[in-house]
Amino acid sequence: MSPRNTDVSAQVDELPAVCSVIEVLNRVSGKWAIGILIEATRGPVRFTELERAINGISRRMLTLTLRNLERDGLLERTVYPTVPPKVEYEATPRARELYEYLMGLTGWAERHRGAIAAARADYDRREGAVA
Amino acid sequence: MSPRNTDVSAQVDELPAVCSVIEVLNRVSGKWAIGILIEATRGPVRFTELERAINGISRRMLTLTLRNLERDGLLERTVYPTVPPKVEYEATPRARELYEYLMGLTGWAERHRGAIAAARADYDRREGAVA
DNA sequence: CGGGATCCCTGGAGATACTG
DNA sequence: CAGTATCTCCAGGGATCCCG
Repeated sequence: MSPRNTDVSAQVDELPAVCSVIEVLNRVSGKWAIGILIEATRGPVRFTELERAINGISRRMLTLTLRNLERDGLLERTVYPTVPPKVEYEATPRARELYEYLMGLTGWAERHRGAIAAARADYDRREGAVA
Repeated sequence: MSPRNTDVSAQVDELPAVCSVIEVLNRVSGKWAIGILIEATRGPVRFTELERAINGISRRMLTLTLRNLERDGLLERTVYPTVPPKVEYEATPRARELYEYLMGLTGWAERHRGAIAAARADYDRREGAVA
């Protein structure tokens, strides 16, 4: 609503395509969401397991990202009232479906990775020459 | 390399899946890239046309995003040396292929949009009750 | 028309320390 | 073990003005 809006919802009144893709990206964006989703798609995974698996993530961001994914119904959080506590996260069917489409992107990325790197190097060479 | 790295390349040594998806997201992320890609996929489009079509984008961000997409070989930029100048952008085949996968995400988003909104409302009600 | 250059602000993310 | 709470920093993005 305010012009100081980093969220992309401002485009929602645009083409529906933009709107929807943007929605996906919004919840899957952020440095860590995808990594977590991938781990949680393999099966139930504990907080500390994620923390170690993800490599570089801070406790804070792990928590925040988990909460957001849970909020959107992409992760199910199960608390075992034991001592010490045990909490497991697992991807919901909805998240697993999303995962499939993400794998589509993965394929694209892998196929074009080299070409893109080359294009980028080319561009930088040309523009670097100008400047 | 530095810890002050917002880029997700730090995960590159992780599972290849994470790595690749992240790569895609990195270049398609940002508030405007997708909108531009969609417009440019329909056919050649001029700078000012984009500016009006995208709704809310600033000149600065339009330029920046266009440059990045061009750099990655996702857009082709054609300058007609007329007066006044005329510049057209069009999606490359590579971008069109990406576009297909983005449409997969679109479908997912549209199918789950309602459920996600509901899940979110639910979550907020529960958590709001606690706090 | 199609940009560049500059200044500013915000929100995402890191570091660190504490708790049930 | 599984988080919270605070502080801080920086890069993405908005606003504005200038230029060939």
